[in-house]
Amino acid sequence: MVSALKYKYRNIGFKLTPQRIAILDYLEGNTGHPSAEDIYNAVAKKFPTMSLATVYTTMGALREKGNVLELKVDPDKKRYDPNTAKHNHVICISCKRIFDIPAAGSIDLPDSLTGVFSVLESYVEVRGLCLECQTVNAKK
Amino acid sequence: MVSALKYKYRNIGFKLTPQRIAILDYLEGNTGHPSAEDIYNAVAKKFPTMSLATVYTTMGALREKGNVLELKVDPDKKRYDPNTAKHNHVICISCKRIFDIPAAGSIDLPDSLTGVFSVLESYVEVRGLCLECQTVNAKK
DNA sequence: GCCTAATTTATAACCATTATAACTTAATAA
DNA sequence: TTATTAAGTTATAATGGTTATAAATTAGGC
Repeated sequence: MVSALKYKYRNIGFKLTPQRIAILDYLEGNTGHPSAEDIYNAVAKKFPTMSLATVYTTMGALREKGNVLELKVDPDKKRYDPNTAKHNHVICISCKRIFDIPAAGSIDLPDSLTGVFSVLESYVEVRGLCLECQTVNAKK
Repeated sequence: MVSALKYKYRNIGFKLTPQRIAILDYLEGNTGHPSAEDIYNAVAKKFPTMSLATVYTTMGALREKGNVLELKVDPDKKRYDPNTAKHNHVICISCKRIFDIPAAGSIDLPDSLTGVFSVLESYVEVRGLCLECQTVNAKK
């Protein structure tokens, strides 16, 4: 992790520990939408004392600071995305890989909710089968 | 439950037990998006031997037959919707009530996924605060 | 009414996530 | 540099929704 980034995190009140730096390094540019366990497994290789609880608390802190998204598109477990730019996701229900798709247009609330329900976040959820899993299923 | 409905369910291979009829009666016209526990509590009042497991297996069977939707908009638990017409949902993150909204337009996949990723289901997820919960929060 | 596969039930198991509490440490200031 | 302390780490237990198990019961076709 470069020194400039360290200042950034300290300035937002995010204390940098070796464990956190290892997690941040793993997330840097990561487009695989990893789960907590994925992160744990990756970081534990080079940091054997890592605990799963640390992953959860660190990701929770990063989320609060707005540095990571917590995806809900996988019904089985939380998935994290360091790309916080507005975009949506499709998940393959077979291999559970998640792909990025562009952000959709604005959501239309019905008249009965317009100006009444205050929207905090909205996004599109898409489930389907990726090419590889379609092929595998076809062979069966 | 009316007799015509009984034939309908038998014809699709859905064996009608007293427990299932009680669940179906509770779901009939229900717009409250109940959880498994909600269903259990409601049915157990008039059917004390009801088991939570029965609710889950029954709802799973109804879902397979396409007679109920399993909503994922509440990250804490499954919520069920007997209205299978295409529509979306908004959830109040405070009181956890779910409101219906009209179906959104079609989802645009990026070129890299068009014709490759086969979409099985897609919908919009919206989280926010309902009027009542906004008011309560403002008072604090 | 019989038969059988399906359903119900209580209970245990599962698994992702969170809570707990003792120990350790990063970051600040003297 | 060192002391201070609030914050982070860790192992472990607890939580809670959901699923699996296996024995007892039953709906629906014959």
